[in-house]
Amino acid sequence: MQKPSLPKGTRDFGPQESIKRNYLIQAIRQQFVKYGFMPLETPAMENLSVLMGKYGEEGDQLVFKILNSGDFLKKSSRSDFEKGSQHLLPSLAEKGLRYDLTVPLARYVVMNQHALTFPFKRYQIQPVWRADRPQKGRYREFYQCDADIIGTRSDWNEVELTLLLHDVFESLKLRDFVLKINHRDVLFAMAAASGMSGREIDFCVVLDKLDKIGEPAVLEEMASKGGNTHKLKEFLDLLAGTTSSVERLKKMGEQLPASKGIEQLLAYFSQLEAFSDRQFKIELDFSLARGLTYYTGMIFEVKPTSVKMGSICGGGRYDNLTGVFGLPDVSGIGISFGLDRIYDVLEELQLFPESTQQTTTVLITHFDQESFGHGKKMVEKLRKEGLPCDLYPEPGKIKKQFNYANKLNIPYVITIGSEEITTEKYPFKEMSTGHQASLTLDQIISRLKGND
RNA sequence: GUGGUUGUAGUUCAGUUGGUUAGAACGCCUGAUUGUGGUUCAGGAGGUCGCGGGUUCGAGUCCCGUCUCCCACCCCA
Repeated sequence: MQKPSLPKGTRDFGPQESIKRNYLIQAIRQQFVKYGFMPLETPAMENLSVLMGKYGEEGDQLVFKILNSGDFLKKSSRSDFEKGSQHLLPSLAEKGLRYDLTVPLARYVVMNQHALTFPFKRYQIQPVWRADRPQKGRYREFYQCDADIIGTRSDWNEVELTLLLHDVFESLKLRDFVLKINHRDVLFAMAAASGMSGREIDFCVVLDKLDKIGEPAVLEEMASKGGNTHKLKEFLDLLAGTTSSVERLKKMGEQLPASKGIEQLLAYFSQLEAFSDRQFKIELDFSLARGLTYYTGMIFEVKPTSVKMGSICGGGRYDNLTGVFGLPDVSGIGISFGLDRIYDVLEELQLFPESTQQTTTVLITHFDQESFGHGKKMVEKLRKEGLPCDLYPEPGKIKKQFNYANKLNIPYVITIGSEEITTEKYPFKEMSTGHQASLTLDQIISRLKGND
């Protein structure tokens, strides 16, 4: 007899967890719909030709590959083996599990470019898979909740997504977070001014480590890569400044007069002023890099402040999403919420509402075949009223039936016996208080519907 | 991919320099109470000590391997 097990980094979601996850998904979807996004679903698997080469060398290794069906060795030759896994892979696997929702979106847009109406606003809430090593807040199967606006360069979109993310977290009562903003163009201009033109990725990677390894280590590492540390020091001073985002932006603008990014960020902050009723923390962070290679404009990331957790939401503008698939000059902007991390944060801060604790509101208990039969009619009537209810499925010890209601957190119990069948008045017990009243079915319905 | 850590009942954990039949709490089942749960009391079931190998008269305990869990790095949601 073998013990069953789960693949590394995957989880089951029991009833209580599923209810909470559904609450989360529903809350996010509601905001997506409110902001005019339409749903899209794509297959769990994509062709590897679509997936590979889009996430950098490291990302490619994190894509789960699906072994070809049938005799999967048939297509590979001895020389493929000898040349190593890079050469062998295409003959062994042609499909992979999707790594994110952005690349499948790009594929979808290209394949349906003539049928779509632009700007195309789509949302997508589906699982993605990464062959990463699991740790806190990192799973091998997790849900992303993406909203993207494709086919417009309007700078209103940046503002719109900012308002959207505020509304999402507000609806979840999650207020301990900070939205970090930066711009790819500013990063590139900083790299150029620091003498690292053409090696912007290196520059970003090192700069991004700032809060982990500290300023001296960053300067040292930058110097070892041939950067101008004197210039960089000036940037870092600006970065660490305590003045407002807009003031720091203006100062950075003096350093980088040619940067369009500074202008765009200033315009962004200026537009946001009209929505100052939404109170939340927005912070300019010149060190924010975000690894994904396709962002070209503004980038942002949301981090919880009172829980130790990586980013729970991220996104940015990309000018050439579909370029790799042969459709140039499609600009868009996207945002991605990490459902599983948000779940962990809400759980830790105990922000899930009470109402997610229960679904069935009333249980009907009974003693014998006759009262069981009566219960069948009652449960049907309650269900026709749309009330989530249940009939204990077999006659038996009433104690056991009450215990069942207790275990499942069912708040009300109705009991049927021979006397109740004739009087048509039933003991209606509120489990939390122990209070019990004798009521007709209509009175019970009206009470359960809250009309009483 | 690199490093550290963990694994004993359904769950959380004890288990002495290696030594009889591996324990507790909670949970579960039954009864006290054959028309009322959450309290109490009594009783009961439940373990290939992650898996494989080794050392030993003897291994939950020591050694090796392997898997897994959690954590950090890398990277990211």
